[in-house]
Amino acid sequence: MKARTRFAPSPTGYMHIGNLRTALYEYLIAKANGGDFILRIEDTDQKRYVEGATDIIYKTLKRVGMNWDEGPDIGGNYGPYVQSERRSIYAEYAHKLVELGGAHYCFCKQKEEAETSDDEEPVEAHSKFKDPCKLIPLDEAKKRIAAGEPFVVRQNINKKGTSIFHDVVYGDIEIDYDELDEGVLLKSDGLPTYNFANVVDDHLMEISHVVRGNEYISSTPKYNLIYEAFGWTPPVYVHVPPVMKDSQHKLSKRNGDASFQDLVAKGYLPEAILNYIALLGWNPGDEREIFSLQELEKCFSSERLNKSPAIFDITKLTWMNGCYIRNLSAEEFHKLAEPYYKDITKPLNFKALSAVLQPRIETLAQIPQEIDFLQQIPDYPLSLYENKKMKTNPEIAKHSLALVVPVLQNVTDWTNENLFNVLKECAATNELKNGQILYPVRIALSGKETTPGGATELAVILGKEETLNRINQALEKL
RNA sequence: GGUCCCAUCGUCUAAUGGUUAGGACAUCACCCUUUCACGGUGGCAAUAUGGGUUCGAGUCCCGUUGGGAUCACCA
Repeated sequence: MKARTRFAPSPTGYMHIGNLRTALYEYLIAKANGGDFILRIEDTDQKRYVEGATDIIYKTLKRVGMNWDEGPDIGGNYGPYVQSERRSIYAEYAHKLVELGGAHYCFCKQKEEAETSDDEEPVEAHSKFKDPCKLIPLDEAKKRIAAGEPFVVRQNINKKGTSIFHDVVYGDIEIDYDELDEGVLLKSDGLPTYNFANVVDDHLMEISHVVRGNEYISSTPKYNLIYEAFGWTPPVYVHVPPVMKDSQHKLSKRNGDASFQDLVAKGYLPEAILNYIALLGWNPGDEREIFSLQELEKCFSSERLNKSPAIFDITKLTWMNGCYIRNLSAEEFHKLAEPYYKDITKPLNFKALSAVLQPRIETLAQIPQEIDFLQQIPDYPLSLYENKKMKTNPEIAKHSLALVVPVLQNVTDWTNENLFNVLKECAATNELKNGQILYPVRIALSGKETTPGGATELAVILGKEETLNRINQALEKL
C-alpha cells in the first residue's frame, strides 16, 4: 500500500528548521514508495494566525523541491486542506463522538475565568475524571446547547490500565490511562483543538503515516482513544526527536534562532540546508553525506531515524554549503554571486572574479568582505610589503614594481596564464625570486595581506588600466 | 513533582553480543602553492556511572546521574 503523509504546519510565522525537517521526513516516507505528500494548513487558533505565513510555507517547500500532491492551492480529493474551512466537519464529528460515548459536553467556566476567581480550580478537576458535566444527562446537555449556552466538547477517558502503542522510532510505548487528561476537543468558538482536528483530518484524508515531534508521544494514547471510539484505524506513528540549539534548548524562532529564510539570507543554498537537516537524526547506513532530494527519495528509510535529539551545528552546515558552492557550474555560481557585486561600480572582469571566489567561500554572504578592496584600494601601511617567506620588503617592492610597469604595458594578452608567465620571466631576467615580483604586485593591487586569488588573477579581474594605475599609485607611495 | 523518553569523540553519527570502537565537521601538523583558499596526507579525540547476565557487553537487564518532553478552549 502506498503511503500518504501530510505536512500540517500552523501558519504562525517563519519556517522553522525543525518543521522543515519534519516535512522532509514526511515527504520522503511518501516518496520512498511512490506515495502522496499532502499539505494541510492548521489554522484553528485564530489568535496565532500570521498574515503571509502560508505563503512562506508554500515558497519554502517549493524552493527545496518538496512538491505536494494535494494542498490548499492545488486541491485534491480530500479537501478542503485548510482547517478553518473544515469547521462544520469537526462539529459534526464532535457531536457524533459524544453520541458514541467518546466525549461529553462541558459547560464549565473558561480557563481564564477560572484563573481569576479565587475559588479552587475547575481546571484541575477536569484532569482527574471529576468533570461535573460528565454527570449531566445527554438530553439536558442538548437542551442547554439549544438554549444557546456556551459549551465545549471534552474527551472521555474511561479506560483503566495501560495503553500500548507502537512507534517506528521509539518502539513500543506504554502509558497509563490515568495520566491522560480529558482535554477539550471542540472549543467554545466551534473550532477544534489540534487533538481533535488532527485525528479527524488524518482519518478523512487517509493519512497512513503521522510524523511529528516527540512531544506528542505522551498524548498519543488520547488520539488512539478517539480513533477507537469512531472505529477507525490509527496511522503508523513516527515520532521524531527535536532539533536542538544546544544540549538544553530546542532550536526555536522565539529564541531568535535561524529559520530557513534566515539561513538563505545568510548565503546558504537551499539544497545544502535540506541536505544538512536530513542528516540531523537520520543516516543512510553508509558513509555518504551529500544528497540531493532525489537521492534521498531513493535511499531514505524511516528505520534509520534516530531517537535522540540532534544539535544544529552551523559549522558543519557551512562546510556542506561550501561543497555545494564548489559543485556549482561556473555559470550557476556567477549568477548567484552577482547580486553581491552590486556595490562595485568599476568595470571589472566579474566572470574572473567569480571564478576566483568560487573555491574560496563557503557562504555567499562572505563575498563582500572578500572583495571590498576592488572598488577602492584601502589605505594600507608600507609594512605590508615586508614578507620573509617571499623575501621581500618595501625597498625590493619598489624596485620590482618599477620593473613590472613597462612589462605589463606591453602585454596585450591579458589572461592569467600569460600574465603569470610574463611576470615569472621578468623575475628571471632580473635575477629575482618569483615571490619578489608577485607578492609586491599583489599588495599593490589589493592593499591587503590576504586576497582571493594571486597577483595575476587580481590583475585579470581589475583589467589592464586599473592594474597599472594601482601599481603606479603604489610606486608613488613607496 | 507524577508520567514518558533519551545518553558513543567538542558536534552529526556508524558498529547481527566478538572491530585496533569506523566516518564526517571542527581542531592541530605536514604537503601542494604567486598570498588566502581548494585539494591531499597524518595526528588529537568517545561508549556518563555503578551493578548484573554472558566465555565475551557500546550493544541485553537493574540502579544512579545527567538531559529533554508532557501535565492549555497552543499546536
